[in-house]
Amino acid sequence: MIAENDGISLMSRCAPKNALNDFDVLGSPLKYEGPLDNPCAACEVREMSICGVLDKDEIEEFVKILTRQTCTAHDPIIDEGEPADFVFNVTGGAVKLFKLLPDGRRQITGFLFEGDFLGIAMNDTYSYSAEAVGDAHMCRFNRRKFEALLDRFPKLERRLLGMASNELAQAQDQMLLLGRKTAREKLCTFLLSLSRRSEKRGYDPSVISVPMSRNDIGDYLGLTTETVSRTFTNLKKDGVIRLLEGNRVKINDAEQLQDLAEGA
Amino acid sequence: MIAENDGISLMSRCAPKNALNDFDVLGSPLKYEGPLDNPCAACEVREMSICGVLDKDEIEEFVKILTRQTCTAHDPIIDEGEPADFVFNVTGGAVKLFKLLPDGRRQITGFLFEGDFLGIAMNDTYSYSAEAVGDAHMCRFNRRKFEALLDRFPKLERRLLGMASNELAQAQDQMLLLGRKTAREKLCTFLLSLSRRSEKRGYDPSVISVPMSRNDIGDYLGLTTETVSRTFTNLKKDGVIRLLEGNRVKINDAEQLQDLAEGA
DNA sequence: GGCAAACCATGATATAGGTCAATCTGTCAC
DNA sequence: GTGACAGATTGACCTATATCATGGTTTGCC
Repeated sequence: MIAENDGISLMSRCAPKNALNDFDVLGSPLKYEGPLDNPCAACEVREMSICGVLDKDEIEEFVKILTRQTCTAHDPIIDEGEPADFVFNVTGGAVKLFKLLPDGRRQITGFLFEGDFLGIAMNDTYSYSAEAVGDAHMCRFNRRKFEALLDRFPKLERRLLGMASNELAQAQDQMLLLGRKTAREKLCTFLLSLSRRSEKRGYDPSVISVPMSRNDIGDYLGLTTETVSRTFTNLKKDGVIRLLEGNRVKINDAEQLQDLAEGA
Repeated sequence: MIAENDGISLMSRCAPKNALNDFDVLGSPLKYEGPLDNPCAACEVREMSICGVLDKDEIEEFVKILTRQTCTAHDPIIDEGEPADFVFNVTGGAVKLFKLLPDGRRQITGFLFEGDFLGIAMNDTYSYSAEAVGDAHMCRFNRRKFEALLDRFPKLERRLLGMASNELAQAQDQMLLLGRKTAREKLCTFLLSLSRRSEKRGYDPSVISVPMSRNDIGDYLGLTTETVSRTFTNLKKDGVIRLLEGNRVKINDAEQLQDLAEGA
């Protein structure tokens, strides 16, 4: 009744062996006794997530229809064209969304991080694919049940509309980038957006983690791996950034980066 | 009480002299006597618009907060960065949405036609600008009052979410186009989307109207005017399309166009 | 600790599409 | 009908980025 399995098609894709153990407490040793024991209560990204608008009682309803899962790098999460039976909330790690052309050309349309919701643009079938970048944790919802909750909790729907609105604005920024910016401007814009995201979550905006590969960055910015690599090198040479251990990047001058990002 | 003017900043921009006369009947000679006399009753795009979900009584509420306006080519409708005080519903003609870089480079993020809603991605300020392509007619709403109606009519909000979802999917398609398609694929995709739109509205999908300039098309597809022009010529040479009078294009083989659009 | 498989960097070269420039066409005002 | 102006087309040339090729570096696995 508490943890329900609403289908297995995704489990088989996305490594069930990696299912978060801390969720098992809901089903076995510990009985579910109230909001304080539910996984959402301890969830660090709840406030910035779609579920942030819900109060304790509502979260209890929410947790009933949720399954937690973990994916490792390259695990497919959803496949373009498949029936859109699930929606997700990313609770940790990073996820990439992408579309493919018949000949294999790929466009990454977005990266999702903790707190991001996957499934706003839901038709009958998924209109894009999603894969974990590194390890990624997420809450999965049966879409039908999720939509039923939307009906019951209008503020959830309002929140979703707000998120959709934000994503649309972001998408328009990305169109400007893809259509009109140079390679250098593209990369600076990308780094800047990672930096701002870091800042919003309370981290140092001048040292950012860049968990995705050069190839992924290229497919996100409409560039090749080689151009991304060369452009990183150039920015480094020009003293704009410094490459640190562990896929981290030090931004030396955020204002300069901002100017470079807009060709100003 | 019926036609209220909720601000003039836009009127001054968007040629008040062009205000639709058929709206004046509401304010003077004919008294407003019920839904059948309101402009929405005769509106041909209502069914496909956001207002299509409303019943007669609800439409009456809707019409109370609406102002009709007409813009001619290049009339600015909204300006990026300005307070987002209004939302719009396009009832005729075409509107382009765009973003600018400091040096003037422009990316058109979308074209709106009859039935399309402008203002889903609304923050405190507009995140893009909008201009009429040719003559365009629209219903304008004070945003605050519009949002109040959203609260009263949940189905309106649901509809808006659905529209946002569609737009997001479209935006992702456009990112694939901008980031990964060739000039020829871009133009074919564009023509195809115009064709499908025509078909949806009950017109012949094989003869489409292309009201926007080569320059606008270029700024939409991430190309220059010259490349758009050359690519049109090539498609013509290859017998894919034929250019007709009055900015119309004949599509000779829709299936071929579809293949060309995806590089298949 | 060493091997394999990704991933990353960099050099040489190619090319799609941009830039610059000239001409053509259509439209509207008068 | 004519002049003027905006938009479209076409050509010649250029350049930013792609492509191809090689070697280096990291990561993970036994």
